[in-house]
Amino acid sequence: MRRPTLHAVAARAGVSKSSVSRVINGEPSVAPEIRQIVMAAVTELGYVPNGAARNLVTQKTNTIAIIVSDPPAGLVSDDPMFAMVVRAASRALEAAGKQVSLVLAGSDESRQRVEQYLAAGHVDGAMLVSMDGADPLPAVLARTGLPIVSHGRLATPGLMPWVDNDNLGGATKAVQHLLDQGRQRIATISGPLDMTAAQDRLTAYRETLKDTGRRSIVALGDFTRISGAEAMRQLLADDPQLDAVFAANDLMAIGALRTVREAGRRVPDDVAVIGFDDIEAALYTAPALTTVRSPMGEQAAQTTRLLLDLIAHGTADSVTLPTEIVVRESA
Amino acid sequence: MRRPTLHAVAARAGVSKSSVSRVINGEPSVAPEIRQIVMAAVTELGYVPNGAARNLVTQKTNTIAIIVSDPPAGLVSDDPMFAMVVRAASRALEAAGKQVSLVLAGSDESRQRVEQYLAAGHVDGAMLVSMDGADPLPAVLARTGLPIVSHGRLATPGLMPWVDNDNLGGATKAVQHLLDQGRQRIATISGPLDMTAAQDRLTAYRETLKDTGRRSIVALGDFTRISGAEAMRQLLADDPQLDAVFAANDLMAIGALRTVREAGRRVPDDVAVIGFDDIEAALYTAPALTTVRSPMGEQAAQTTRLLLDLIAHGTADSVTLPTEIVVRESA
DNA sequence: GGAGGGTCGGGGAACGTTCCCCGAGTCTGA
DNA sequence: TCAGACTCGGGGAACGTTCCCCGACCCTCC
Repeated sequence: MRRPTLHAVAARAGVSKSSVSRVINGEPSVAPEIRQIVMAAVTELGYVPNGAARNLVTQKTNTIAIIVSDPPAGLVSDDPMFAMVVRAASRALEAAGKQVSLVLAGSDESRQRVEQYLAAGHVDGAMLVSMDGADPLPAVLARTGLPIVSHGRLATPGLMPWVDNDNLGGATKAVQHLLDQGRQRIATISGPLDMTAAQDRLTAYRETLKDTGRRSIVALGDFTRISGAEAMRQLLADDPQLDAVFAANDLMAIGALRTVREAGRRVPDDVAVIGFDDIEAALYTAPALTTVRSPMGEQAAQTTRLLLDLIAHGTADSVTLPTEIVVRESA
Repeated sequence: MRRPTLHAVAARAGVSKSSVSRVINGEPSVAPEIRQIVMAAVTELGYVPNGAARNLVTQKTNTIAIIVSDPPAGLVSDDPMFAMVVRAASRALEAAGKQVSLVLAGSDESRQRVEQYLAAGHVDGAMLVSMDGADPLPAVLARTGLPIVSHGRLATPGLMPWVDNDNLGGATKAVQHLLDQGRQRIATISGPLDMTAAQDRLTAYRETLKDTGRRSIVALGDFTRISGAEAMRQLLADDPQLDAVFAANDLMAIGALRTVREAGRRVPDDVAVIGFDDIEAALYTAPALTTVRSPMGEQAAQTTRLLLDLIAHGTADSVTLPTEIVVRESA
């Protein structure tokens, strides 16, 4: 009933356990006939090496942790991103022969569990996803000495390598697109400003407008659809004459879209709306959402590569990926 | 530089390693003062028990695998579900003190890795997500003898316990809703028929219509938005007079919605559209999508509970969760 | 045919924990 | 005060691998 051990295979094949171990690990210095005998015994007994024993003696686990910040308050703000990123990163890791340990960092209590988990040697490295600036977790984890990289630039620089997309460039392109259309009063709906992506997108908006002598019109959102709708209501009340809005992500743009139409304005004729990220749902809206594409799958794959580099060579350089504008109907 | 061991803690505290082990594992039979001394040494040295060594000797890992079928061909059909289910299941597992190992089962080659992975004793149990009927994986994994449950009923009955939502009841409610509106020619867009959810939803559609003497009008989709749009085109061509359509999931309903409007028909006046699942994006469409809510978060939580029961007691009973209709604008 | 070098197999320690068993110490009750 | 019972600590085996080191065998070349 018990799983066969390496010892059992050796006995069955009539060789020593060293030989079996060598065959299992594919070492070249083993006679072909011995290899064959061992393999026969392995399949016959259905032998699979015990992972824990292996991890214990080799001091490595072949496992990578994906650590996702999980807002406690039922916020589903970044669910489209969650799916894309986790899926793409998992694919890349499995292709590299690594196992994936998914860790949700929610409450403070769970944060401590994360630290313990990494310190217990369960993983060879970790990837941080969507950490906000106020989160102490990156700093804590960086201190463990384990190889860690971040998907998205962190508020505190220098803690670890990261892969980010070009938020500044993307937001600049978005605002420039509105300017090119001759829009006069261009507002923005910002994301939560403790996240670097939101900061960068707001900064680029301001800088791009400043060059044209226009003034900034800013409403604050939190990257959720609801907050986008609410911010848009406020913007329309504050400045009824605005003719364009740049939302810092698609979810808020989708919320804004509905508010604009409920206010009786046409999109894009009266008010142009442009988003950021190019999530799947941006295709479903009416009118279809013009947006800036964040290459999230590519970003996740690159983050994975960065981590594997860091583990292999002890060093890795941060990367910024280009973004491009996707013109549809809303702007 | 090396992590401190239990031995080091014992030496530091001036007690035996047995005592340290007992303190670490919270056994009651240890003197308070000893406990205090040990804890002081633990924090002083920053000791964290080595996971591999622990797993090796206890023969358990405290880890659960979430195995998600991952279609190779860039299909993102069930991404909204992926995020909901993985997130909800992870939350429930972490709340129970379990670690989560995320496994993507894509190519045939990766399937073999999954089997090896489970056999290697890396996990105490596993949860299968969104397996289609043609997939041999459930049968293979069931043979490992490990506790496994399925999120969603499997095509092959009896392999393992499952948690599903009431697809028959939900689809019946959807079609009944269309009948109540006085719709005369009600079509359906089915999902891939190797999935039990798609089968059930189609069966319920047929049964419900049969009672009214109406004939079935069926087009085949594959649960993607694109396939829904295409199926709708075909339906309109085949039967220009149809006045309602029940899509087997929201993604296809969203695709159908657009096709209907592009064909110059009004929704819901000319053609009513109803979906299934109530994904987030169903809120964004114009008109907002009427649908049947699948309690996916609840389903994931129940599946987790089922698995933990199975591990603890060696037996667990399958569960069917109720569904409810969500009436919005499209039907 | 024999010696030397190279190749491959065998034995055993080590990884860091848990848990069993035994011994010692303490406290209570007579 | 002493015996008995119970409680708590110490030593060591075991979990299943990997990997090091040594020994033996075979082959080749002189």
